[in-house]
Amino acid sequence: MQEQAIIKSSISKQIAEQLRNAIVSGRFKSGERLPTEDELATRYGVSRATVREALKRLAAQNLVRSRRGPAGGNFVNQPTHAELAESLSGAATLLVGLGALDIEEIVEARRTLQGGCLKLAVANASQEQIQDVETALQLQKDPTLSDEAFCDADVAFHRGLVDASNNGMVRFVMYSIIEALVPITNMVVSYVKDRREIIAFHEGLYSALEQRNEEALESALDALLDYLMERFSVAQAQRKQHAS
Amino acid sequence: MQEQAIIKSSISKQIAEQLRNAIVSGRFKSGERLPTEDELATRYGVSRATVREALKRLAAQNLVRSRRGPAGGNFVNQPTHAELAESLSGAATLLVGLGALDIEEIVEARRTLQGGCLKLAVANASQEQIQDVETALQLQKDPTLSDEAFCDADVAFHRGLVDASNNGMVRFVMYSIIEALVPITNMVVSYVKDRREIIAFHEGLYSALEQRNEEALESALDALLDYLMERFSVAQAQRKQHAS
DNA sequence: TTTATGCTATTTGTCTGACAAATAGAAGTC
DNA sequence: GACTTCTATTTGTCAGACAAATAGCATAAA
Repeated sequence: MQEQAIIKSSISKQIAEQLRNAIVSGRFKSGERLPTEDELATRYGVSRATVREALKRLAAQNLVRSRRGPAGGNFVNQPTHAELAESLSGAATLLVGLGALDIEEIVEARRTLQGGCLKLAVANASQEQIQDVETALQLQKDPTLSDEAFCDADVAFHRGLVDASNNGMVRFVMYSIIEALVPITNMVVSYVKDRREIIAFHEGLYSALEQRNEEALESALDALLDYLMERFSVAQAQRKQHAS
Repeated sequence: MQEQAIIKSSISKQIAEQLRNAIVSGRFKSGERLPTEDELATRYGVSRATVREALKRLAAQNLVRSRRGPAGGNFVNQPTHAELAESLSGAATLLVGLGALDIEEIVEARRTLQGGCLKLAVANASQEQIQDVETALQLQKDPTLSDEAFCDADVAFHRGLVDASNNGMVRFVMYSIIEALVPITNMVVSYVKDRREIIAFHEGLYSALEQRNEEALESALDALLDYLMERFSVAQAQRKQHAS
């Protein structure tokens, strides 16, 4: 008995779906203004509150942004790489936070996938991208950086490395791994000595990239991961001892 | 609860942030019920509509789900792997739809990252997981499948392959690539002959996995990608000719 | 006793109408 | 011309209401 597939999801969710499809399929172009909330409401035959809930769902995915005023409205938002990275990191930190992924797994993933990524980077990196990696490295050397700023610089450095692969999809997925690793760096970075060591590793990575030496790159990154893992387990042991 | 400096973003967004933090940091445990919307409203000193907009933002990220009725409410949702993969692949398909990623790039990404993934799979796959891959393959052989069902089976097969890596993070990342590749399969699958060829490739992949032969696995997947790419460009050329 | 039925309270889903806040553009003023 | 003021438009928020789902309980029927 195949009754006309009764739809069980809320109206606002369905509207969000429809709008999303319209955006993804290009019926609303990037940057374009959607109809006003009032008009969407009458068009779909629902109240403005319902339309707004749908729009907020899309806003949470960085698909639309809204402005008030006469020239305002809800606009299709071409997500920038930064925003995408943000939503990715949201998902990644969520996974780590909920304990669905453990650190060992993430490090293993990084080890597993870096090989191909670095190969691409060595093959495709432009001079400019190599330059970007270096500036990120220089920024990280500033000893006045706060821990948080140091971690940000760390992320920027690693992003630069995967940017050099010149492949948007690779970049997209590697970003999420980098973000997932941030908690480790956070834990390790507290001591000045650790900073120096990390920077030393990064210098190794940079020069290997500059010389387009793939093997050196891989082994340098492996070494960095070994180091992080070791420091991390030490820090974790200390924390456990403290807790008990 | 600490008073924040004057923030320029909407109240509903701020509330969404606060709730999100509360969830991620574990103040609300997974599966737990949040306070009712009315109570959240009075607690934050806002109207229920505002609270609801915040909750819908979280719902869009699969962080909460809601049920009606006495035992209902808004619950913290431990996102399943499937849901997470969905949100990731949602972002990926979005990127494809907006033209930020092209097919060549995605195929290259798959080629680039598969190596490490398959290495893990060969090393870690359990007998059960190998079995899962086979059942997925058998399912795909059913000639009565609709095109859509065939594509679903295709996705299931490839997911099984990366599941065998036994690494949640790798899985998470590779799922998004698999999803991003669906448009290709869709385009290629229309002909029965293509189905047979695809299944032949898959049989190669399966037997290579079963024998834990990494090289064979890689070359089989490479061949499949070559085949898909070729068929895809043919289909695209035809489509272009049709359009003109 | 067991099963079926209906009632009730609770909670989310949606609607309505209103006002506040931001702001682009026009109109007025110096 | 530069500045201020007004106005219209649009999103942001509010308050109160009703609809819809549903778990639990009480009641009736087998």
